Amino acid sequence: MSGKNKEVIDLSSSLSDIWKMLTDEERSLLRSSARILHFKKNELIYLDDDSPRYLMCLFKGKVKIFKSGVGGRSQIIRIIRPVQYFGYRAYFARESYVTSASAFEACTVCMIPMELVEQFLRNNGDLALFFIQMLSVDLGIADQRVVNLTQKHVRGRLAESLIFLKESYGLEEDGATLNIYLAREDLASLSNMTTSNAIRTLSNFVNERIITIDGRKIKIIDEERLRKISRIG
Amino acid sequence: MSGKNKEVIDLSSSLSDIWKMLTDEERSLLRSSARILHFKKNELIYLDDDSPRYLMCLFKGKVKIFKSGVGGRSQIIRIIRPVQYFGYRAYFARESYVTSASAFEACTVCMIPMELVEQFLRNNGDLALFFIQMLSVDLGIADQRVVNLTQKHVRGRLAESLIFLKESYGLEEDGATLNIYLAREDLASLSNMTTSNAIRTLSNFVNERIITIDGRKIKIIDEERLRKISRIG
DNA sequence: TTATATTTGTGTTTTAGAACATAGTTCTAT
DNA sequence: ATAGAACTATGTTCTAAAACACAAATATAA
Repeated sequence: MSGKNKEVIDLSSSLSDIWKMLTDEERSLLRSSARILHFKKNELIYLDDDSPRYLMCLFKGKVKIFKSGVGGRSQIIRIIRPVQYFGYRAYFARESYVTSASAFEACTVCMIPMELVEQFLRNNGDLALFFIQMLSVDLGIADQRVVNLTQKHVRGRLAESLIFLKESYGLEEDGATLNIYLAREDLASLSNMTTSNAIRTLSNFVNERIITIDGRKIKIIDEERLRKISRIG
Repeated sequence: MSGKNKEVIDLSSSLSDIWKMLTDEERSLLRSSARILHFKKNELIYLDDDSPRYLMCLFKGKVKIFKSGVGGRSQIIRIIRPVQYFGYRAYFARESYVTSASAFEACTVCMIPMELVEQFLRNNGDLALFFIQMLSVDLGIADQRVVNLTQKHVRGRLAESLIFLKESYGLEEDGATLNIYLAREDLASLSNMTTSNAIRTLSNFVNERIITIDGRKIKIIDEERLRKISRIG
């Protein structure tokens, strides 16, 4: 490649999921069309109402997909970790984006033109099934989320989010600290509550010795308890 | 066919969406594997935790897909009208069902083995894209639903459901009566509220001359007003 | 038909969580 | 280095909607 990027990225390993399903010809086509972009912390990746043009694959960093609802109150719909694909749903649905995406922290994203993806999967059953499976899994999660967010109480929703963050981004070396530092506001918009409620409930959890907090660092002390709170709502 | 069913059903016209994408060979395979089943009012079509075996296509009747949430409180996730496909997500996600389906009223359903569907779409880009599009549209709706159900107030949620029912099942000949008669409980579980609240809010709408009710028959008088209530939450 | 269950309707009470107010703290940019 | 902005924290008030309780009306079955 023309050396425009500082680091050299090996598409074949970074895109391994998809890469191994392609023919040589498709691979070279992909190599010449894919572009690597970098986003700074909090930078927008795409916006509600934009028209979807790229399949995006997150190589590095953390991304949030969010929606602004009634009265501008925004809600995090899902979060993306490396290596996951995003930004393609609207294109397949023949819609504009109904969500926005932004970088939680500095990100490296591979952009692949959707026309190319569509062309590939028309002739490649494995690839088609790969997308069908991703969409099916996400739809199941979305259905579950509707019930969780509407029927669980504040404590249950926050507990669930903490577990979700742990399972998405994992823990630091100490085996307890969440490997992502979110603002209380983001934690709230992930759990469908106001910032005050997130703060308050978080301190309750601290008092009950379920977690400890140090600024944005959250350490999970009693995961079993957290899971129970999440389960019973 | 062996005359097991009372009525003769023409698959080619009933399944037209996917039928026209198939080769002659695929069509005859489909014809010999598809089964038509009838369900009585309120009968279960599939159950949470069952393993998904069939792509289902609703030929006649009305179906609800629901989920039982925290404390057994059930919630309607989506509703199906003729001719729509359902029951396939879990298979593609390699999961058991996380929802249940039952008949609002007497139904005719065509069951197509999922293995056959998967085999077809592996070699048929158009068919694959058809499923990708359905899933993408449904995922967008689910995302929207999360925001609607969590951020709108009772009036907004009920108004939205009424409009949704109108757009899904249409109106009767009078151009005003919803073409589906739901119990207040179902209306509540579609709008994420208690039955009492559904009843109360419905009577409020009547007092405000937005709708009239006669048992389970709901007549929409002032759709514009209903849409406004839904919009502002 | 009568009896029993289910659905509908309404008033009252209780409560979870939003809204608001205010202040301390920590980033971040110039 | 310092000002301003953004974030965090906590107490107080207010309100929408759930929970409860009961009665009336319908449907369903024996």
